[in-house]
Amino acid sequence: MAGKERAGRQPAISRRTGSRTRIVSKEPIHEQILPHIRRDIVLNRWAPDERLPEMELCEEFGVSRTPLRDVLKILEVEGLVTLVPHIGAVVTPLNTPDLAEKLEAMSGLEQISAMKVAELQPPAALKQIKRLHKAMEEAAKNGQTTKYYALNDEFHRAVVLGSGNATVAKMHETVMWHVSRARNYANEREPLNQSAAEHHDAIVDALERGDPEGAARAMREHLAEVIVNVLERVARPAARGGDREIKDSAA
Amino acid sequence: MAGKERAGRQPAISRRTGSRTRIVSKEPIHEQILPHIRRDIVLNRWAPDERLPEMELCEEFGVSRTPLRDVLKILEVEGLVTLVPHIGAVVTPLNTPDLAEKLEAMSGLEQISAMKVAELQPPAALKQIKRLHKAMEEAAKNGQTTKYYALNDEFHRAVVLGSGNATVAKMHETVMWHVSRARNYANEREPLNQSAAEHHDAIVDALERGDPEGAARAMREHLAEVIVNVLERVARPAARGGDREIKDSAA
DNA sequence: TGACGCAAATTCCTATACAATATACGAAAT
DNA sequence: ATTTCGTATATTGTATAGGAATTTGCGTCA
Repeated sequence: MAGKERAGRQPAISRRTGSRTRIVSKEPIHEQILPHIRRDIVLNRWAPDERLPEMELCEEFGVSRTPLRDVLKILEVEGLVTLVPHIGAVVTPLNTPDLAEKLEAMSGLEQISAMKVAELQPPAALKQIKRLHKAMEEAAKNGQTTKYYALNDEFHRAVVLGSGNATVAKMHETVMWHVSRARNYANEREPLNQSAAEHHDAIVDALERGDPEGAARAMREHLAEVIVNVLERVARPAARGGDREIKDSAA
Repeated sequence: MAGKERAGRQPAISRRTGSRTRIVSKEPIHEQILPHIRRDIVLNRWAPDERLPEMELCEEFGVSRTPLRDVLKILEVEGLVTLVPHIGAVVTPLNTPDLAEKLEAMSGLEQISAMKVAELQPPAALKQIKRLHKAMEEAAKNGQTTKYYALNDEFHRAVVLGSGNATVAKMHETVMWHVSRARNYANEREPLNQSAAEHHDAIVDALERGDPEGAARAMREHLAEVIVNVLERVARPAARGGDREIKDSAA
């Protein structure tokens, strides 16, 4: 026992974020640090293509290599990280075709969710969706853009959760991490315009009317517009969001 | 070093399957054994609720705990395995609500894929889909049920891959592992009947016609019928497939 | 029969070691 | 000066040992 360091667990402290997140729960360590590292990637605190050195992360969170490598493995399955043999974990590069693919998947998942909500019309979910819709209108009218964005995310998530399908919800959550990462990278936000408002109206109408195909179509048309905006702002040199730009292809 | 066992890697031999799968590639060990263990679970060689003892699997594949635990972590993200602290890896239990959810997700992913194929009409994919469709008709006419099942799986996979969206394809692949596991558990197979044939016709027609909404609807109606069959055969005591039955709820 | 408690087994994590590979750096050649 | 090459260093992949925490099994006792 000549170890110079004591073996006890240190509190997990993120050097990168500065936040002190003392860990007291008894859940496995990798489950505790996973959300932190994932969040750092989605927020671009680790940039695309950047390497994640094991030892640095071990020190940052005060854990050994074993649970840390667990986290990196999980992040690889989620696609946020790429594990290259003998190089290690690299933040998955951003590129336009992949992003387009993810947006399309997101749209598809929200469409089938909307269809299901319109079909089942679960009262609690409908109520929640209508509440968020109204709050969004209010925020838009008052020019509260930040609040609007948050509500908009909640609105879409509420539709997905409202379908009651945890499998679809999990898929949606995962793909949303990718989309959020790209939008954060380019400082892109949901447009706050007349067209979006009309689309939201149409979606809510179809859900209340119990019109599955109409709900799916309304969601599809809404997201088609969103996708165009995201790809415009993320793939091309941003007008005001700095000079960030992602590669056009990975092939 | 007083280790009584030699440290060199043994060839990976599956005791459970009896198949000798010598591993020579230089890709990481966990990538090599992952497909084997996953396959064993999908084929119910490890039954639902059964524990996967680490040491036993280590010996089976001739690897140490480190890469084996990597595999179990990945399988947990995929949902085929549940990792319980201090108990370890357990094959995820089967239950009707979860299965219904997965079938619904599968249907949704195939719908949006069909929509995309009808929209883009990629020549290679269309050709492949038509080829498989014809081969299925042929197999059905000749009563080649096993061949029919294989072709049917390929048909659905071809539609998903034809959409050209790798993200959706990956989601579909993952959810299909779950569906296959349940069907294998209950010896359930795609019905080979008139209704399914008509649905397949309608799907191919819509794809060739370039009718996205029609393709989605045809796929939806087809899968609605499949889902009813699967749930009937899997959730209830099987008529001829033995006396297997899965729990009705996990809650 | 049922409840309790101890012992054994298993897992989670730490720590360490070594092999395989990548990266960095400097020397040699052009 | 630039490029090429080879060596030294750093990092990762895997193996392994051991302690802490927890579950599981078994035996005892009421």
